[in-house]
Amino acid sequence: MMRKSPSPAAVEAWGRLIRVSRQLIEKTEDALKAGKLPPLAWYDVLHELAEAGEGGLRPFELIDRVLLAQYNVSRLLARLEADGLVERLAVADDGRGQTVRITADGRDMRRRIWSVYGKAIAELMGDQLSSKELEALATLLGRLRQPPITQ
Amino acid sequence: MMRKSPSPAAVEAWGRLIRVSRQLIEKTEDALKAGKLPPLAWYDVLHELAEAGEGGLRPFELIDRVLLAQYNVSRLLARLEADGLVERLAVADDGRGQTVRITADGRDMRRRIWSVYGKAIAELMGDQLSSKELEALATLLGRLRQPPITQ
DNA sequence: TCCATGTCGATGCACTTGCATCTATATGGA
DNA sequence: TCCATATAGATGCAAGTGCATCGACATGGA
Repeated sequence: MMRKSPSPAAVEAWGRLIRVSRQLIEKTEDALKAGKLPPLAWYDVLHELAEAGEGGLRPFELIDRVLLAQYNVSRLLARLEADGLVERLAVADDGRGQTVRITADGRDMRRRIWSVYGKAIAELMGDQLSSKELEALATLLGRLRQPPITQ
Repeated sequence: MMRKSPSPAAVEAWGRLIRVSRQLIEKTEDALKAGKLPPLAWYDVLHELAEAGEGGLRPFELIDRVLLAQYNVSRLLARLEADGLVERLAVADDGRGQTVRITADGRDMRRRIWSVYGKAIAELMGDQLSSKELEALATLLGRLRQPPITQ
């Protein structure tokens, strides 16, 4: 039973959004692999931890920021730690928890990933649209967020 | 070494594109799971096969259309066949190949998935933007495709 | 005709993800 | 204080993915 039909314009925009995002991510991942660098998810986590500074972040704080499932963050952090890119510290006032902090090697890795990632963004996004268009795109996408941004 | 830096506007648009597409896909997949329906990739393949009609499609034709890797299509078709949603036929003039055709059950499954998927598109995309905005979004996204659409 | 090369599709293996659940600690109310 | 419930994070197992490679057949040139 069809509960609610989308307009053709909505279907067209949806299809392009899905396809374009997949294409762009795939191209970026390919560029990272070509540079023997880890995947985008590693960048996201390292980026958040770098922003957080010396205080680090609790894993559950990371989860909201990077849109990854809890078990994914848990395992990703284990890999990052194994590679010496982050360190886990016990947290004083909560015996269940830990604080994750980026290491010097982690900051370095973040920079190396960004040198490829940033270039991909510049080529795949920046070079294709004018700054007015980039702004318009960001605004439209903001309206699709849950909850939407009304700016 | 940083080879090329993206503009802040490009980074902002990129970030929103990645996050929004992930959110929308996740919400849609959740809705499908809630309805005990298979994932979106199944819909894509069933949709293409339904469009192709009685003649069916060769797996390699499917690969271009659905943006999946060859081994993924191979395995997905095996699952679809196991569920009786598609059938594989030997093709006369190429002994390596096969033709894949959607079955009646497959068409039925496609409709059932669409009843949830279409509703998700309507709510997550159609309800958030006006038709002018949907068109603008589709145009901007078209410019990001590789190769870009200049319409 | 023969063979080198290319294309179609499948698959073994390692790794990642999803799901459910587990352990450990925290919290709040009786 | 004790216990029920909630939260932080890890993990066993099944399923899916990525990579490399394989076998089968096709194609074109010598």
